[in-house]
Amino acid sequence: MAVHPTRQRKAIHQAMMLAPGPLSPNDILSLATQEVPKLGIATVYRTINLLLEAGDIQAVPINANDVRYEPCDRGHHHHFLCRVCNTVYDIKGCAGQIAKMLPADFEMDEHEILIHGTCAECKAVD
Amino acid sequence: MAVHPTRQRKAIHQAMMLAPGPLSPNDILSLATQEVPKLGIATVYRTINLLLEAGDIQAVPINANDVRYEPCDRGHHHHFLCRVCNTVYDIKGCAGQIAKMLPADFEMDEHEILIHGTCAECKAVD
DNA sequence: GTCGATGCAAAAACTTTGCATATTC
DNA sequence: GAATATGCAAAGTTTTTGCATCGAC
Repeated sequence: MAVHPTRQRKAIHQAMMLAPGPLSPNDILSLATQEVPKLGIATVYRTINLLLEAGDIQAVPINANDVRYEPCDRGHHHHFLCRVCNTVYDIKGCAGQIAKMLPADFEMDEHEILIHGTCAECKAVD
Repeated sequence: MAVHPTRQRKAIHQAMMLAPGPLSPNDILSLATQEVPKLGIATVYRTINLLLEAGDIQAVPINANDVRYEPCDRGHHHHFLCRVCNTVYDIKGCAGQIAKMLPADFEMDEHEILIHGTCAECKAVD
């Protein structure tokens, strides 16, 4: 990571690296607190903003009042929100033909796909 | 609309119907205030929540701290966020192959695509 | 010892709620 | 006149900021 690695920042970065998909600030706090018990939410937000500016992580908007963050180094992928357990998973692969959807003279830089449904684990349970 | 149509609610509903894409609560307030000058933000939020519960509108998460809302009756479509003017446009059509991206045993209900780029108007200006 | 990072608490921003007044039928 | 909706202001939340202290070199 580009920012000075302290114990706190390592724990925050670690939490995001190990997760199967993007995490909310609170998820990050919960996970990183296991490593650094006195960690405060302000440090989580400050670190998120540093990592965003450094281009190391990106925001993934999931819902009203639900943004999650993930490392940028995972390659092109998309997301799956399980409506049962509320986990967001990374999904490899990509739909084709995205650029063809655009009206004339619209120029595409990037695209995000969010799939809603039920994950394998939750489907097995019910 | 399913809820009792008052002047305020009509103006709020109208603003969303006429827009080229989803609007933020503040967008809605600005537009509807032209019709009902003393409209308060609380009424906007209350109306948004009523319409959400009634299933007449849906939330479109765009960014960290940026949710917008749109009528549900527009048929299947996706969204385009212009990085210059920050407008979100509806995009007709849909990429194929979305379900094929899923890992085994994941079940898809719906999907959303958000394209980032520059809209025709902003591209013409620069 | 200097410099930057942290925690706590206060502030700002965003959203919801309470309540007295206003509006609709 | 009863019932519901509104505006304003207060209360909740979420995120950011200020500041004194702590920690790393």
